[in-house]
Amino acid sequence: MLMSKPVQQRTLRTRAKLLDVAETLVREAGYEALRVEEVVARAGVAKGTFFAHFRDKDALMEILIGQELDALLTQAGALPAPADIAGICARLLPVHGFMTCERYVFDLILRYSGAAAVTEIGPIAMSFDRYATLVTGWMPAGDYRRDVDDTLLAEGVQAFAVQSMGLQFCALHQAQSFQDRFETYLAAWLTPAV
Amino acid sequence: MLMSKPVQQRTLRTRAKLLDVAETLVREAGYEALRVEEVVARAGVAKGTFFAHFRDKDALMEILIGQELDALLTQAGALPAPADIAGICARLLPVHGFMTCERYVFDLILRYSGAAAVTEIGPIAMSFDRYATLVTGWMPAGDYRRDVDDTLLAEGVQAFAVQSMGLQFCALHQAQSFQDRFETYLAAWLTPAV
DNA sequence: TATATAAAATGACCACGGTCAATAAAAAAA
DNA sequence: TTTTTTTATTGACCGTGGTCATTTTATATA
Repeated sequence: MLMSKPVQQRTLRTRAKLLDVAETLVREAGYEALRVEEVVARAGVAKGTFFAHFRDKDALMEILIGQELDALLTQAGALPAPADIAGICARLLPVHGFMTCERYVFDLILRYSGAAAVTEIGPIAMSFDRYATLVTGWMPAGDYRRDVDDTLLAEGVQAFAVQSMGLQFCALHQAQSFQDRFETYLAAWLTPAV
Repeated sequence: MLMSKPVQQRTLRTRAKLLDVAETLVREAGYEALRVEEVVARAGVAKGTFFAHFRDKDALMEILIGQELDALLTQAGALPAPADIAGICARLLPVHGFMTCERYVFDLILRYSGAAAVTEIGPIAMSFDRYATLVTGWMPAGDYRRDVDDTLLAEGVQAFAVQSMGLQFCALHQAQSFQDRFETYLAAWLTPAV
């Protein structure tokens, strides 16, 4: 059984303040430019306090990015399932757009998309799971292959999304746009014509 | 036209020494543990010298990892094309094994797998290209789908390899081994049975 | 209310990647 | 050879993430 140790009001206020400042700074200059020193300066606390609230800088980043992803996934899941591949691409566009808004963000998402340990599944790993679940739920709504199960199909969609996003940052492959590439992959993956 | 500016012997010696020391240190304690300060200390040069030879620490890392990948890809390409999916998995095993030998290595490879700019295609991006080309060449040798072209198939193989490797680091998905997962993906990708 | 105990905050300090004006060494020109 | 110019090296210094013994504040106890 877990004992919920008492949490002081002070703790909640400090943490909220830190998150609030961090969000503001990100809005002002993006994720990559965020500096822990500036967060604590604006929040009016000592640097050590920051690390008493967050394991490291990435942990804060994970929270900020995770909640953004979460909001976008909620939006994507709010409407009825898209009926075809173009619909899937369109529906996921905001999610992918955010994931690639900054090189830094994309790298961080990739790095934390897998949970490091069962006991500490971070916000980004959670979002990745939600992504897969969401897409799995869309599979029955379209005219796609039925020879493999929907979970596997969804994992494939995710893999191709990552591939497409990665190539978007690659100067060698910028002839094709992200949407085109993603749609081509999905057509081959979801509707093979053998 | 390019002018090949004269290079002093000294330069080559210093650079070789730095690379040599770095390789030794990696062999001793792995990639993640490598410290620039230790490289320069053992090489007997100043820290600034290091950065006169390599843009940053990652650039050195790219060289070290890139040449390893290159060697492994050469090996994988030396034999005749594998005839089936199990053969492909087996043949790529050493490559994937190296890519996942350290979390740090995997992350770095992902980060540099796309060339940042056309003019500076790093060793890792080169290796990724070689990987795709190699696999493309294997496609005609097996009984796989023919409805999409081999380049696309190879890109898919790569995407699924990355997906499988990523999940290997994820505590949530460690029930299935990398090889099993990869083979499942490839079966669904290369031999759809609609 | 005074005292003991636990939780939170502090800031000096460290590790380590990276910079740059100054210097030394090599190559080219006189 | 001596002088000039180019190239390579140096190491003090900086930015920034992260640590930890100490101090402050809040809560429980007498």
